[in-house]
Amino acid sequence: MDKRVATIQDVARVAGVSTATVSRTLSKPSVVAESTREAVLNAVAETGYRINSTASNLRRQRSGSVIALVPNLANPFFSQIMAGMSAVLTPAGLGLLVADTQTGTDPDERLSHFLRSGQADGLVLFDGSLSLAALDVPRRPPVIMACEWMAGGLPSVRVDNALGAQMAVSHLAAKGHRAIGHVTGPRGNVLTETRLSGYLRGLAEHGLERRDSWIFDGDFSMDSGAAAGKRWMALESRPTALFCSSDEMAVGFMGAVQHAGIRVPEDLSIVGFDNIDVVGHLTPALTTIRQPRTTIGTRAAELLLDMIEVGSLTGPSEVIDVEFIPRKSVGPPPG
Amino acid sequence: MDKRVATIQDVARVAGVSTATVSRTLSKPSVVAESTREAVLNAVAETGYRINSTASNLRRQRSGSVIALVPNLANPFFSQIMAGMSAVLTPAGLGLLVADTQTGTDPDERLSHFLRSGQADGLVLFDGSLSLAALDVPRRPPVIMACEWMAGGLPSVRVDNALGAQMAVSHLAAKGHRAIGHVTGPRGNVLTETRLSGYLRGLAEHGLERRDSWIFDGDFSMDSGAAAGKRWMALESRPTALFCSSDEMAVGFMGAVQHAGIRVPEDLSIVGFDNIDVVGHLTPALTTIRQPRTTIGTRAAELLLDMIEVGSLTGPSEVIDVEFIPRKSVGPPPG
DNA sequence: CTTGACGATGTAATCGTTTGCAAGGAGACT
DNA sequence: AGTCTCCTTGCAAACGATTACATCGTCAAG
Repeated sequence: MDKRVATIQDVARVAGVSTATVSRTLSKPSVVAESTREAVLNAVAETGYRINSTASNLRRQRSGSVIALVPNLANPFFSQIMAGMSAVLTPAGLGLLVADTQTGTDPDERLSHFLRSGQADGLVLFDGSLSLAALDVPRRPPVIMACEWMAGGLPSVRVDNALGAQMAVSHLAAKGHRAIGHVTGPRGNVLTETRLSGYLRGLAEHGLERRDSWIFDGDFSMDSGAAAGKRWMALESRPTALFCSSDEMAVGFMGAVQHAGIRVPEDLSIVGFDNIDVVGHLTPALTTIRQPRTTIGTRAAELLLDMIEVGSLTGPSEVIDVEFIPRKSVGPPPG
Repeated sequence: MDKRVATIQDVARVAGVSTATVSRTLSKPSVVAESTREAVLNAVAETGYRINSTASNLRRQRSGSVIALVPNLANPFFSQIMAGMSAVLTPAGLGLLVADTQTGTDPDERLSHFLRSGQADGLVLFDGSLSLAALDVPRRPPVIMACEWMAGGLPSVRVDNALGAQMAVSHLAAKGHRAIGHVTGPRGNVLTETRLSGYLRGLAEHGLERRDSWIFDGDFSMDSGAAAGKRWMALESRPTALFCSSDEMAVGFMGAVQHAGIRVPEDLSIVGFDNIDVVGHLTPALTTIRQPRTTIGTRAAELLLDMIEVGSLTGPSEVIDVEFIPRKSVGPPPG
């Protein structure tokens, strides 16, 4: 029977009012008289009317969605953050668009593209390696960073990464380790650098030796952790404990050394960072620094909503507490 | 200097042509004369004009995005599929909206909502537990299912789950196992049921005993796998091998029994399903059935694009091959 | 020279809402 | 009774693009 989908005109006709009244009934019910309101709502029910968000967005000069721009969509680390964001955005009537900076050629260009495209009322940026210049587009929507951050005053939601790293080192030191190594993320990454500096600060704090051969380059991936594990085994003088800059690398590292017969934590202690879901089920369960991902998502979304609401390009940042999660992958040094 | 963002009108004025010509230059360049085309493109560059997709979408009666509707956004299983979808949708000029069926009250209602909302030109549905009735909305966009599926002719992209399960059992049988258990997903779920039936078929094929106490209820999560592991340990007569309906449960199961001192694969062999990233780095690395997630994402997106293009609510389905991945979690039965 | 076809461009309606402005009506107050 | 407020509602102009249709040359064929 319904050839076309009902428009606000149809509702107006059925209810015997103007489209303006229908629109007001739906957006600001308080301003219309009770009786008309009722008539309109009946007409809405009768026609099965659903508001056309595209038209609404055009008129209101907004887009109705927020973009989450991550370095790599395939990275499962972000899924829980997305869930947190969605939990905030959905009730606010905003959709969640996802995109990554790896697709296409130039990541900066991709960010600029989304900012000019008008496809989003706000953007949550998870990639701190982009340039500030990419943000310099006329009439851009508000942007907030999450997890990573950049110099330049963009608001952000993150944890105190250096502190987390320091906590990891302190725990290892407290267990008696004097030779503590580190597996880094990709050089230049802000998480890599702050966790590295936290690690170094931890060493200094406990008067421990810093040896460059005990610092292994990684890229946050499991494979890079496994590669670091192999390099660790090739060392003549090995650290007895390792702080890995991500759980993924810790998993890879631990897998690689275990496959070679090394026992964790008897022969080697390992601490990770992030507390991704799987690490509690490993053997041994991994001691790590928890980063509350859901909270990061919800807070980033909330702060962004505030900025959108007041139409401001700046806003407050937030630092969320990390939490030390002791499990079974740390023991006293061997011998 | 730029107070407002440039519109097509501004470009038309600068280029000295009508808006129609500007529009045509941008969408169907072949129909405009070379000289005008050039003038228009210059004007575009000069004004910094970006097409307003909301206006364009309104006029063209489309939305410019596709929704991925998953049971739970926090589930990292989907991230790689999303990446596959995004890789196809982005070049096609479509955005990827994500949402889950858990938020809010009624999952069916949520699906209907998105279908009527006009927010998407198409929808990829990952939740097979919804009712067909929820799809019965006037003028709905095309829908394709991925991973899961439902009776009722909705096109889908999936793997042969029963076959995968059967491969797992066959491999265990070939290693000499006669007592093979199973950890299921949530009852009623189509993946649960087909993998279960594949498991049973595998048992029958090799003349193996089927014992109800060897079938453990799970829900695909790691915790449920761990719980199943505990129940396995409490058994007096234990199966010597387990096929878990998901890698996550296999991880949980293996962790639980290992923490209790059981050795894998010496005391117990385990096979999972999915081949999630982490399982190759476990100790022992997990033998599993691979489900090509990126391919599932790209194919689902491609088939959906086809449906959108021709405006059809139906289309072909596709079954993607599973792959057996032998690793180290399977050995001969003990004794 | 006339006619027809074709290629390139402009005119203007249209997509479905929202909202500033104005107007009508009902009380309230003087 | 007159005037001043509110409270409701309608009118009509946006929002910024796309596209059916009309128009205007130009050129080739008859």
